[in-house]
Amino acid sequence: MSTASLAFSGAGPIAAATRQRVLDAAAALDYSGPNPLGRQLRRGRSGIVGVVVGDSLRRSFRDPVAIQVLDGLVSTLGPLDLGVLLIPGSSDPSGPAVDPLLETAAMDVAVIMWGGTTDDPMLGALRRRGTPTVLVEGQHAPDVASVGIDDRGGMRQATEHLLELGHTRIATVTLPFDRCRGEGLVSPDEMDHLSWEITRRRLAGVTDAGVTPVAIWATPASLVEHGRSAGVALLTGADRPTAIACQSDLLASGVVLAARELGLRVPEDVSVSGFDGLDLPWLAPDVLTTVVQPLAEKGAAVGHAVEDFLSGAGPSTRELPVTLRIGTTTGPAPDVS
Amino acid sequence: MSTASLAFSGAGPIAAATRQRVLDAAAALDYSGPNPLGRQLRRGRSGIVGVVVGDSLRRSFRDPVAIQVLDGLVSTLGPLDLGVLLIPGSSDPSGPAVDPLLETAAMDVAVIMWGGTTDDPMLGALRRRGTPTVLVEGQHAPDVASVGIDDRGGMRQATEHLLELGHTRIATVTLPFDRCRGEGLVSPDEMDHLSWEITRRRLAGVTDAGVTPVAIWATPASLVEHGRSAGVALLTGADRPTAIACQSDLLASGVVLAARELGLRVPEDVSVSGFDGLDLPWLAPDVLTTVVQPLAEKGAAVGHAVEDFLSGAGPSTRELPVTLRIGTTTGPAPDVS
DNA sequence: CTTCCGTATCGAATCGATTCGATCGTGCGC
DNA sequence: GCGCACGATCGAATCGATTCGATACGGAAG
Repeated sequence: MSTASLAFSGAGPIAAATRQRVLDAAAALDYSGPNPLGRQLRRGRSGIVGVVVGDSLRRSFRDPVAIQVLDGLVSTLGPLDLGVLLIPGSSDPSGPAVDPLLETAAMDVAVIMWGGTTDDPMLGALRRRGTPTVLVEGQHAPDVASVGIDDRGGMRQATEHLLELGHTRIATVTLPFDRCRGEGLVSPDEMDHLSWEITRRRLAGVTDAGVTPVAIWATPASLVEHGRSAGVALLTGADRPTAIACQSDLLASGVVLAARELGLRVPEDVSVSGFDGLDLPWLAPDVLTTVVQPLAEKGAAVGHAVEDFLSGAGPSTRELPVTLRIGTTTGPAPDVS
Repeated sequence: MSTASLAFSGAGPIAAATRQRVLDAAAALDYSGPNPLGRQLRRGRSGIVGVVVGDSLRRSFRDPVAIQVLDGLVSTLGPLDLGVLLIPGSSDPSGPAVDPLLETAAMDVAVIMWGGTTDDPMLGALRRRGTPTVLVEGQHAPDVASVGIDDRGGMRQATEHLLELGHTRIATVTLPFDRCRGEGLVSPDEMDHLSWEITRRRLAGVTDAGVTPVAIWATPASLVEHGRSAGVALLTGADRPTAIACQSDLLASGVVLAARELGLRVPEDVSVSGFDGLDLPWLAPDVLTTVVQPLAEKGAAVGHAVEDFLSGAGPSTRELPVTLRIGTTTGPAPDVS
């Protein structure tokens, strides 16, 4: 048995003749090579990284941001002989709080893609199991690794850019506030229920720039259609804002489309800024002013955090820089009469 | 030990008091519940379905078709306590032909999403390992399960629709021909190198309708940009076609955009048909004439094929129907003078 | 011819849970 | 009061590969 193991794994000394003899015998018995489960049990490692993608796959994967990060992650994990197991996030509130896979699947490390809420039941389940966890864009905790970007600083830069252009009536369109994913204007007392960390940080960036938004509109997800309805709502009311800072490019492009539909010129009548730095060909000829984050690098950073755990190091923290890219969707504030 | 097992699994008779005593002891020893690897080894099942998504994740996941099928699959597999392991397809020809995960990862069943080429090295690797395999849109083989749609009939319907509108000069834009993914007009002798089954079938549908395309343009992937360049090429030459039947909606919408850019009216100057039945909001106000395939059901069908394997049944074959949806992008052929 | 050394092969324990059969204890019926 | 039956608990084998220590075999040096 041990010789056969050597013959297949190649580790340890073995005569070429013996190796061949083992391989022939294997073929005769149609033994198809070592069973991964045995190896994994013995090694104490499954070689699997569980990745929790936001709610339903369909919704998550419509977001190019998620996909590009996932792509960067898989590219980094591949050479380490690690596989990615897809774990759906908690989709509907009526069902179980965490997917059963999170409780029972074999995985060496877990990644929560949109870290989100501070009291996440998924995080609790993973702690209970003792699974090392990497949190992307979540609230930092001492026992988890964190990967994030400078959300706050980026949003501050974008807002300052709008200020420099002379805007004073600035509205903002945000990512979801909490798991309920309500849509609409946010009243002051709802600000307390802001459990989604990424939303909080980007909102804080606006405040950092010294701006109090004339309106805060929360969306259920980062999708063009939600940006569009936000845009319609914000741009048809009285006291129209002259600039709208959005927390994602998809939302921003929805707002631009809404403005066009309403007969408003961008950026002459209203300026719009985004966040992420996606390619948005269908906005042509406009180019969105946005905060560019390094998406593939973010995925790679997650991969390195995973690597750290597997090499025995403790939880690590990585923050990636962002840069402001000025496009054609922001311009000087219109004269107010 | 056996009592502890019973206490955790819940199977078999156990007194509530004993159960509690076991749980307390577990907490005291900070034992975090049964190790999945042990269970999997004993059961002989990993609970994992390996899914090979076309080449690089980034490219695959930009295709809404892939995502919707994957979503349907995950939804079906979830209740069966099965997880999806992402396996990148062979991305570049210089690297290894199959991803190492395909050779070494533990999985009960494998799914090849875009079955593609007849001599697929991945299929060989899976056969060698003895892993039951589900092929989506691939060439049927006796030892694999197949899930597909009526590609040929659907394309035939779309082409017949164009014929009824009086079109005689019909061009077609196809999915990739082989792993090399060349782009451009297809010469007759290249037809022999058509190793991608889905492309072959949809092309056969055109022929079934009695049409010999005036031009066949192959693309490297089902993306809007490739449709656009195909459209530009086909619509600027002499002897412009009056109708273009495309093998995917993304390609078709690229062709529509190209036509608009060239100042051609759709459908007055040129009719365009697609395949898939996606929502394409950015084509508004146009609605694409297309062959609608049930994407989520396709994913579910894959899930059922997996289920069949796990319940001991042999490889099954499923073919789903398609329907022609007439939109606003096809109309009567213009008068030829 | 004996001894020593290095290489190739073999034995056996181990990873952790499951599960069938065996044992133990108790309550009930006769 | 005795035996039987049933329900709860325990022992031990098993899944399959890995790996450390031990053994056997070959040649080379003394």
